[in-house]
This record gives sequence, structure tokens and C-alpha cells, in this order.
Amino acid sequence: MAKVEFNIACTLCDHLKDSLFNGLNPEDMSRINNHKTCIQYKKGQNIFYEGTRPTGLYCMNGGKVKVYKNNVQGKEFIIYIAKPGDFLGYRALLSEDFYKATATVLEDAKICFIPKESFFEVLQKNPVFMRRVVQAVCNEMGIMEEKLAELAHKSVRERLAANLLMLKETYGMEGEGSTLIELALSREDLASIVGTATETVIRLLSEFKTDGLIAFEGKKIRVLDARKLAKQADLIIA
Amino acid sequence: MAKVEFNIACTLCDHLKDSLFNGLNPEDMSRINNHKTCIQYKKGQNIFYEGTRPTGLYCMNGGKVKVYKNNVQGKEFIIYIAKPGDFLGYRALLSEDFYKATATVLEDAKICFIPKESFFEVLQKNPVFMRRVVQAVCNEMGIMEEKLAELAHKSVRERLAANLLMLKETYGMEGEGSTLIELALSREDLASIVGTATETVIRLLSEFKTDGLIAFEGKKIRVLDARKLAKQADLIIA
DNA sequence: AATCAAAACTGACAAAAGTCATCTTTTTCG
DNA sequence: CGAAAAAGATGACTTTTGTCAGTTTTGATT
Repeated sequence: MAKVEFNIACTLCDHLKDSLFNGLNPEDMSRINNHKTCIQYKKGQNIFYEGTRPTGLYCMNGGKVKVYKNNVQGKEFIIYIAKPGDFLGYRALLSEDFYKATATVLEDAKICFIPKESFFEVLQKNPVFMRRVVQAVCNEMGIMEEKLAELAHKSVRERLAANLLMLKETYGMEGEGSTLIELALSREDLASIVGTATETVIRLLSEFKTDGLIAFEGKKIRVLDARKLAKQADLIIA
Repeated sequence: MAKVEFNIACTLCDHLKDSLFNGLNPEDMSRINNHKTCIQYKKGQNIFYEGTRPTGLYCMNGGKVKVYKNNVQGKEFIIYIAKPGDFLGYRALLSEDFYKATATVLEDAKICFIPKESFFEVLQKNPVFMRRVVQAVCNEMGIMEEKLAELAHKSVRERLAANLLMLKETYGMEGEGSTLIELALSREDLASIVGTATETVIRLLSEFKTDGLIAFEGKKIRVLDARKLAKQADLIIA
């Protein structure tokens, strides 16, 4: 599987508006642009591995990537799923640390690599950009705190419902009275997001389907009744 | 319960060396020092509440504070326990967000409050300090990722053992062949750290005690056999 | 189209952990 | 000091979830 390069100017990137690079001044933008390398990845390829050192920042231009940790028994826990516009691997980069997770392509992806030096240069010279990055990191931390509490005290059923709603928010394609989650997840991956066994996800999904909360469309899930799903997630009391 | 003020110059603070303020230039240091308000809190008092807006940064000078989230049923999950030298509430401050957790005093505490403006001023003027703060935040994020995976896939027994070892690392007082955890935690708080029911913690602790892994000293726990505890935590295979 | 492998699914069962009720011990505070 | 409250402990029981074993379906490949 040879790595296929491609090239697109950051200023012309479709996802610039969703990215932290948005609003960068021309000088900084070209610094990033001139040093980046863009590569196309196929499903299943790895972007980086837990335990290795980051040498730069990945910026998603297309596709989906899962970032996950493996435990001793080889069980996966998916920390998040990156979509176009997202940065990848900046946590380890900013804390001068090893990667604490592995990144693998879920759907064929186009990803630009920005060398550490260029990224840090812009970060140092541009306090506004620095401020935005800090804000983004802290925001993500807030989300993780939320997840921690959820994992600690919610049942698998509640967590699955909550995660389906979350996926709907992030990857949802609005239809008439229903929303298609534009993400072809295997049951196994969904289990790794929720933090449970594959069989349990299968059973619960088919319950949700029987109850008319969701429907299956190929490998994708359509949310039919978000309100009832929220009730299952224990987000609504009534 | 009236709030009791106290005063101590940052430069003379015993915990400066453990703090992110360490190494600050005299100008920035005095900016922080001149605007801070230091207050003594009693066990059980709250420092800040989930859902409110931060107006500044708390810097611990003494005591212990738990930062936790309450779920719908009122069950607590403790995100971390702050000790002298630690910053408190900077996540919400930096992401311009509400507090996503509540902070309550576990052991009588002395805490200095630095107004938002002063903190941001130093942050803006001092890129080295900014860099260190970012590094600290990202480091903490790495720890939270670890916790997430642990919570998702480890048993309560493993998590309790792992958390006892963690507490030993952070609050441990080395003795001869054993370590006293210098933190008077109730069984309930320990359960909120591990993410389980109080009864389960009680049962497991008494098993650990029977097996000679730990001993109780008043409200505190002494780790007798860290190696066996690590085995229980599934950190060592053999 | 036939074959193979992976993914999805199902059922039976066991283990883990939560809940509830009750009792004892410790702590707090008037 | 003594009463009341809080924390700790224990047993019985239920529920949830994981595991294992096996079957069916789907999808990819030749």
C-alpha cells in the first residue's frame, strides 16, 4: 500500500472554515501551507501509533479517523473520531509527550502533515492563534470530563443512546423527521466507543430498532426518534 | 462560616516550586501577587459550582480539594483531587466556558484567588508561561484519556487497585517498606474516584486488607505491598 | 458464481457489580 | 457527656453485562 500524495492549498481547502487555521493571517497561512505534505490513506491504514513520538501535526482534509487506546487484552477504546477540519495528534505534540493513542483510518482519508517546527513557529509568533488552540484543547478537556462521568455512572444502554445522539450531532445528515449518521461504523467500533462488548451493542441496537428509535441503512444508522433516544440516555427525566 | 482571609507573598509560598508560577519573572510574579486574595476554607466548603462562570483562577496553598461532577441521580464522580501548588478551575477559564464540575474542600484548605484579568495579562505577555500552561493542560488530557480507557475496560477491582497506587504516588508518605496515603478519604469519596458503589469499595478494601496489600490507619490507608496491588490492577502480567 | 473470511447475530450461562435492608462503629455537636 | 447523625460494614438478592459457542449473513475475491 504505497502512500499517495496529493496537494491542495490551505486557502482553498474546503474545510478551512471548520479548522483552527481559519482566520490565520496570510503570512502564517503560507508558512503552514508551504511546509505541509498531504497524503491519501486507505481504510485500515494507521496515521500514528501509541508509544511513538510526534514529529508534527495532522490536519484532516477528508475521511474519518478513529483515535483509540488498546488495553492489555487487546480491547480497544475509541477516544474520538476525527473528521475533516480536525487536528490530529496535537495533544502529544503540545505536551512534548509520546502518543498515548493510535490513529487508524475508518473511511478513506486525506490528511495533511505539518512539521512540528512550522506549527510551533506560528504558535509562537501568533498569540491569537495560540489562544484559540488553548481554548480548543480546554474545550475538549471539558468533553472528556463529561465522558468520564458518563462512563462511571451510566448503564451501557444509556451510554449507547447518548453516543448515538452524539454521533448524530457530529455526523448527522438531516432528513425529513429523521437523521442519517454519515459514518459506517462496525458493531465492534461502536462497542469500542461505548466501552462495552460487541454482543451487547448488537443486542441493544436491535432493541432500539424494534422500539422504532433507529433504523439500519446499509452500514449506517438512521435516528428516527431522537427524543425517545434521549430518554433512553437518561438525558430527559420525563 | 465566615471566610477567613490570610496573606502570603507568592515568592515566599512553600508550594511555588510545585506550581506553574515557578520561574515567573519578578514583574509577572508581582502582578499575580498584588492582585490575589487568599482565603482559608473549612472541610465541606465549596470553591466553585458546576454551571457557574469562572471569574479567576484558584491556586492551592494548603489542604485538599475534590473536583467532581454530579449525575442526575446525585451520584458523584471525582475528576481529580487538587493539592498545594495545583491550579484549580483553569480549564473553564481558558475555554471561556462555565465550570463543568464542582470543587469542594476535602481537608481544610488555603487557596489564593487570582482575578481573570491578571492571569490573562501574564499569559498574554509571557509566552514561556503560556507554553508551560498549554503543556500542563495537554498533559492532563493525556491522563484523562488513560482514565477513560481504564474506566471502559477494567473491572472495579482493577480500578480500585490502580487508583490506590495512583493516590500512593501523589499523596504517599514513604515509610519502611510501606507507604501511607496522606489523604483522609471516606469510602464514599473513594467510590466516587473509582466510579463504583460505596459498598463495593468497602468489600474490596477489606479483601485487600485480608490479603495483606493494605492496612488502615485511622481514616488513612497504608499501602503494604505495592507490587501485589499492581498485579491486582492488572498492570503487571506475571 | 463459488469460496472464503469477516461481520453480524443469537442463546445459554456465569461473573461482576449494584441495590436494599440492617446493624455496628465512629464522629459530631449541642 | 450523651444523643443524633454519619460513616462503615455485612448479607441477601437482583440486574446488568461479559463470555463463549455456535449460526447466519454479508461482502470481497478469484
